[in-house]
Amino acid sequence: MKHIAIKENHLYSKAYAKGQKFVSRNTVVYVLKDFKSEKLMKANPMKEYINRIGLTVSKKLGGAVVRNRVKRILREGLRQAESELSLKKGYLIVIVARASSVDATSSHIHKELTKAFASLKMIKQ
RNA sequence: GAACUGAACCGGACGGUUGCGCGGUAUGUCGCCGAAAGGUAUUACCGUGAGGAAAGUCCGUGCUUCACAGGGCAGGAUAACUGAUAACAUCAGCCGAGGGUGACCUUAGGGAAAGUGCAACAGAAAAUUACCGCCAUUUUAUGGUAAGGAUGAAAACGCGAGGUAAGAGCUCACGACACGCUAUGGUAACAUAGGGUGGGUGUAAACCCUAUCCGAAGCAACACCGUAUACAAGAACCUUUAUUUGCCCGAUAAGGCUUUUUGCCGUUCUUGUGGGUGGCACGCAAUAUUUUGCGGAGCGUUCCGGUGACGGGACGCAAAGAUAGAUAACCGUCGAUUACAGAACACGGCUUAUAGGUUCAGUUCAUAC
RNA sequence: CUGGGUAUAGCGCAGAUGGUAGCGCGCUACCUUGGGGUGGUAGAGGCCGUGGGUUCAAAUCCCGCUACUCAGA
Repeated sequence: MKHIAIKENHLYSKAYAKGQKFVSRNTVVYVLKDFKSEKLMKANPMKEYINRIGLTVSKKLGGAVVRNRVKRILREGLRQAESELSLKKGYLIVIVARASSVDATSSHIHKELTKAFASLKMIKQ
């Protein structure tokens, strides 16, 4: 499942302000309903709803190498979580890395994201 | 064996499963666009996929756009000499200076008799110096004097002899320094030797002078496609058209701040912005879209020339090109406890960061032969 | 990506062409008051971000780093 990245800065600020939040040791997850998902569905040739993903890794965590590594680990954890769970579609998901995630592995992220999606009621019944 | 010096290189390796970017080939019935041709999503396979510094952005180039008769001023950069190079503030060799027992290392290293400025405190005096002292005259002032004194980072070359009223490179011998001359060596900077001349210090990373060089801005450059139903700013009109809540100040009017908003949305005008592709990973030209030719400061191996930087020839390879930004996760074995660190148009240097390891050349000391 | 600026006492800032570093607020002690505030007197506190260089001498001049910050497209 491919992701479409969130590019617009105002969408991030909307997610922080309005979205539902779940804080864990390495990450903070924000989820918000995507009102533009219908347009995106029409644009998408497969005609499916899609979750848009945004990863936030601030400069405080380290240089470019450290930040790239954190992003890869987040992406891998998200991939594992998505392949196991069946998530609801049509949402904006913003994942913010916290300072301790520099030392984390993808299995940690995978567990945390599973918890986070469960408590945010993102799993299809 | 110990302690060092210099140079070069590596910067985890191999295997398995899953996953990502780009390129190519095939698929593309079912899905999407289209009248069709076709395109595309998808899927499969193959190839390929970060560094020695990719970093800092300190220099120099290519490339792009703009400007441009010629000359000068201003401004900036560089600074022994010879060479290398596309060019440089880089590099090599060499000279001078400084450091080290030595291998070797460091060096912004032109000019202070072109001019100006500055040299705190101390000291008589910080550049044409006379306070004490010494000497002469006359007498309590003038002149001569750098041998001696104290200060300071720095006080007019050192020492001996002659000389003198007292003294002084004033004169002489020896030595140190500076600048010409001659000879020898070297392309040259310069070195050595001989002989001559000279005597106001430091500072030019103070202004400055001399010589040489320099048009400006940058890939968010720039080129092409697209060009209004969008957005931003400003102005005018209108006044509830969208919404309409709170706080502060105020006599009122006007106003200010904040909140809500995947927000905003009365009309007109003006100005600006935006999307995509190329640039960009080999390019250009010719052509029967496949081949040929040319080019590239490209990489590797090797040969030749050169002390060396480097140059020339042959063969082979040319394969990151993303665009919120691709290299990851897990397991096994070895090794080790893994450092500094991520391309964003490209290249040559410099500077800075860097765990651990390998190789080569050499020095000193000790011992043995 | 490009081009600037700043770093000095706990805080906010001076220090123009090199010569031993100051101001305001704050802090400490004392005086004044019945007590506090105000006022007065005295005092402490600095390797001038960091590493080199030039110079007799560097916060100042030159070069390299670090951190913060501003502007442009």
